[in-house]
Amino acid sequence: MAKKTYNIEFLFKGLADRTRLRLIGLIGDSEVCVCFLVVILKISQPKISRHLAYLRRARMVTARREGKWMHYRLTEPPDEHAARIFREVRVALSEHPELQRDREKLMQVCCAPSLPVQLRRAPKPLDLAA
Amino acid sequence: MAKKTYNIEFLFKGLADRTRLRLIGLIGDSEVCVCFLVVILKISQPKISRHLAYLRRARMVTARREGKWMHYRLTEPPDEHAARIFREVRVALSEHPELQRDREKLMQVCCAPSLPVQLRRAPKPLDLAA
DNA sequence: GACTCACATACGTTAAGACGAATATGACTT
DNA sequence: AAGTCATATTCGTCTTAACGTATGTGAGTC
Repeated sequence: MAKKTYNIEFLFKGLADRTRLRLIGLIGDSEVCVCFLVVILKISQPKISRHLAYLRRARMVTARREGKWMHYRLTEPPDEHAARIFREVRVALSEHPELQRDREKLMQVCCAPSLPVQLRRAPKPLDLAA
Repeated sequence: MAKKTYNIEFLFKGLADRTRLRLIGLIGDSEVCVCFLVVILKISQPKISRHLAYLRRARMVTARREGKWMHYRLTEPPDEHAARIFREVRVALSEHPELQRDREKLMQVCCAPSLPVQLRRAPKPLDLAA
């Protein structure tokens, strides 16, 4: 179901930014709330939001609303080739040491008995792989 | 043989430009002289050269000198993941309609009985797949 | 050695991207 | 309905990247 309008150049532009790569790596096979991304990456909320919007436009993530919270998960870009490339990218990022640290931190924070104040009521990340 | 220093972000920055994607697509499985790239893509020589330098730095192409001429071919980036991604990119580009036209044009020009003036003495592209 | 030729690089300008700060939206809470 | 909370968007600024033009380099040719 490859969409004609999807431009592969757009995929790479989306990937050509450190913050967005960290977001993709951190979301991984989960569905993560924005507030967690902000806390884990220690990046300002507007900046996170902007980059998520970029990734949404490039069809690399989808968003789901749950009350006040927004959850993001990775998705397959509409173009077949883009999807294949994106799968390889996900593998690469999942094995990237620096991004693994982000991911470990997410695990630690969300599994810890006491959450940081900002995340008290936030819905925890959902592991889609499990 | 993955080099520690190779940054995957650099790969994507390299791919996030239309001209560079066209160059990669046009070179494909051949070894192509700069002068052909200039003529086929109808892009100024300095611009082509700059982008080739970029691709060289990102370890996506290598250059070989033959007298006055420089030949470029695609190469595997040093990082294992980058190499896997790059292979997928090559497949994607080889099936991209717009880039296929570039490639067809290269075939036509270099196989034609009379070459354009600028390419009279130039060494013809070498098909590495054959 | 002077002159082409093919290509690379340097320089100044312009266009695109990313940013912080401020503000808007939209959903719940009281 | 006013307030609060989570997230999105807007705005002006700053940084980065792409460009055309001019020039440099290094290998032939005369």
